[in-house]
Amino acid sequence: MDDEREHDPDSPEGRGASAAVLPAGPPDTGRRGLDRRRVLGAAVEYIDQHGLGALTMRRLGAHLGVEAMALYRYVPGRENLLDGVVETVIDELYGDPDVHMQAQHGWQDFLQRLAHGVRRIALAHPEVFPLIATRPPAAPWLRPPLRSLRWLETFLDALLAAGFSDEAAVAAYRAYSSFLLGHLLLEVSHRGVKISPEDEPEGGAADATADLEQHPTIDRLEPLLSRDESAAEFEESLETLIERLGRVLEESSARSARRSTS
Amino acid sequence: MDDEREHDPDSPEGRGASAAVLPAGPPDTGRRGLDRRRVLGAAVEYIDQHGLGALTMRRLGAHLGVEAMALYRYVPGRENLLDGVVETVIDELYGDPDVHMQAQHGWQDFLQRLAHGVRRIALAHPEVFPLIATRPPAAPWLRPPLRSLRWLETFLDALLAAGFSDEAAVAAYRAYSSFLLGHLLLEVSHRGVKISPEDEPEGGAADATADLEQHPTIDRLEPLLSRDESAAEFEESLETLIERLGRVLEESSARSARRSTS
DNA sequence: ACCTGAACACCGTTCAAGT
DNA sequence: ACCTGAACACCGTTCAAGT
Repeated sequence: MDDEREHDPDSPEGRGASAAVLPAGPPDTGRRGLDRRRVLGAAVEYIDQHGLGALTMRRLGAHLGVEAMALYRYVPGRENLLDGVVETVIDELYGDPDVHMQAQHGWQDFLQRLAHGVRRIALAHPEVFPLIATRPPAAPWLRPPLRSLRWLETFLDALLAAGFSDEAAVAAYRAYSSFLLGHLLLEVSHRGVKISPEDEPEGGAADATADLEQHPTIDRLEPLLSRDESAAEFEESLETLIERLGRVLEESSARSARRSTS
Repeated sequence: MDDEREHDPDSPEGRGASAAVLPAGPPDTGRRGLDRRRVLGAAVEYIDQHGLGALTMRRLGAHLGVEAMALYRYVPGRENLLDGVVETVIDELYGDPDVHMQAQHGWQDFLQRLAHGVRRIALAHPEVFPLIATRPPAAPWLRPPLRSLRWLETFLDALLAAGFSDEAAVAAYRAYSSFLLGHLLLEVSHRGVKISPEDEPEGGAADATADLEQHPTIDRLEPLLSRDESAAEFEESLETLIERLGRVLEESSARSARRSTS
């Protein structure tokens, strides 16, 4: 019922509030001085630990040592809190040193690093990722999982600077989004499946495993099917996508070169 | 509050209870003879009309002209009901004449028709698709959105018959799943965004639109970005995927041919 | 056999009241 | 300024009771 779990002392943010007071005594979540950032951070933490379905205004309040009603001072309601959770997790990308300074090694390198950064976030917050994937975006031109104006701007600028046309850059954003969404959602849901059913007493969830002998091919390939090749598949598909975009770029460069010499 | 909406008289099921008594007075959903299939059908209908968030045991009961508690005779609980909803919607594929008889025109044609069938379902039930995408699968080798033993078996058999190796067929299933998931979730969420915010009084949801001038590239490309090219992108990515799989097949054929002549 | 009423524990959210 | 208590309408779910 009550969860007094001692949790990771240095949170995702990894900042030390400029090394000041810090009572350091009680096992609270950083108490004294509730604000929106801390509420959202606690929500992410709570979802990571207990799952999305367990997040409740009342339980989140308890987790913060406060009554649920106190949260409404910092968050207009539950829906907005979930939006804030999505934003908070995506914002972790800003602090990822492996993703930054895209200038150096060309657009391919940037797309590679960005993709890996998003993947790290998805794997770090598997319970949050479905939210990132399915919450209605704030604007029609923002697509999951890169639902941030700043990253979209950076993405487009990187491709435009590399010589992509406006149309090609926008098309690339969509292809890239759909690639990340599909792969990461699949990967995250695949990992989740082993922990998700709570007990499976014995023959309880016989749904899939029972009718298995009626499907000889699945039965025969089961070892192959349950193998987790997500990481390798991610790399390969990302490589393929980048190559495809590279061909688009070459074609449009060739076209404009031809145009300027004719 | 109360929804007395006169709704499509012939439901998905399209059966007329063998033309018997039918009081014809009340706007019920085909009453008399509640069973699991009807409950799940009504749930799908309700989600399609009112959105996933509006589905409640009590409201679904009311929609069926019954108290909520009566549903527990046909459905063990809400979670199981949602699983049933996913299954019901996926099962619509079995009735799609454009998808069947994959034998005739080769595996490429089969993958094409199957993909379009799944896309039709996603667009027909945009409120259900996120559920299809994110519910934990019943088995680790079942991946969304093709979460059905029967379709997985059919899929693998089709590729194996065409000469794919076991490994290649399984890899193809994963690539295909991730492609469908990414594209369709993006497309569905893109369509949903225009109806999802209820009113937007005036400057209410200024989140994205306000900071737009701080992002000149997005601002400049906004018309391009909000254009909906989903259909064309779907076709093109599907084509690319099938070509890629075709190359895999050729390579493995060539390898085994070389092996048998050496 | 099938449905309902009443009840329980738990939600999100509002608001006057406390400190 | 910030939090709480009490209250409201609504959940999912159980179970004895009705027909």
